[in-house]
Amino acid sequence: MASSLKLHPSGNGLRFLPGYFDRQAQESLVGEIRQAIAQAPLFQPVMPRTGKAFSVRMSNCGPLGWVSDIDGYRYQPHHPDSGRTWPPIPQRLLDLWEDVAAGAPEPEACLINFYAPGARMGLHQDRDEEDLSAPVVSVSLGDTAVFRVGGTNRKDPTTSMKLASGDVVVLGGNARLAFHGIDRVLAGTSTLLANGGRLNLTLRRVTPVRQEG
DNA sequence: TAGTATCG
DNA sequence: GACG
Repeated sequence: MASSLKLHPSGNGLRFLPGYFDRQAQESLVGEIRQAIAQAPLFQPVMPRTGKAFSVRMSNCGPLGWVSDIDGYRYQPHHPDSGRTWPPIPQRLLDLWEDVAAGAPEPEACLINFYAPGARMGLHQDRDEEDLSAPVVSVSLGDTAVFRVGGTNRKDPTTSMKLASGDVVVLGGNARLAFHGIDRVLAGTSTLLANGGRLNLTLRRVTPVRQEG
């Protein structure tokens, strides 16, 4: 009981899969993400309206990528700096999606968040997707993060949990629109990334499925 | 308010 | 000084 996840307040829509990827798989993923970042360099997102910089740097792979700039949040097919299309989502992540989001249409975006030591992410909802029926699937790589999750109202109570390298979190069902964020990254807790920090990969379906016909 | 500083 |  001591180590089990309390279901309140996110209900049974939050699934925590600790140790989903073993070390070897994590190393492969890091290599694949490094390749993606070589093609689509990390960019510096800023808050809409205020232009204040995020402490997290981002890139994407997949047909669509999430960006934030002075004009707002949106998904777009091109890197904001280079104008190039995003690189493909690694097969290993498509396999993960098939495993934990079976039945959902294929993911269109994989947001790559890089947390250098000291970077954080405030409490927020993932709600820029047109199709909110598919879950959001998150992979943690590198240093352990202190993750905070609440309910669908910003004022709802929150709980925190540590996300270690290789852990997977699925936000689906009544947790699909749960507020969540990263309070801090615990330096020196992983040897996966040579220079420390944390990579977080989140797979999302963005557009509704269009039926053939 | 997907930020950050500050405060209790 | 850590935490929320």
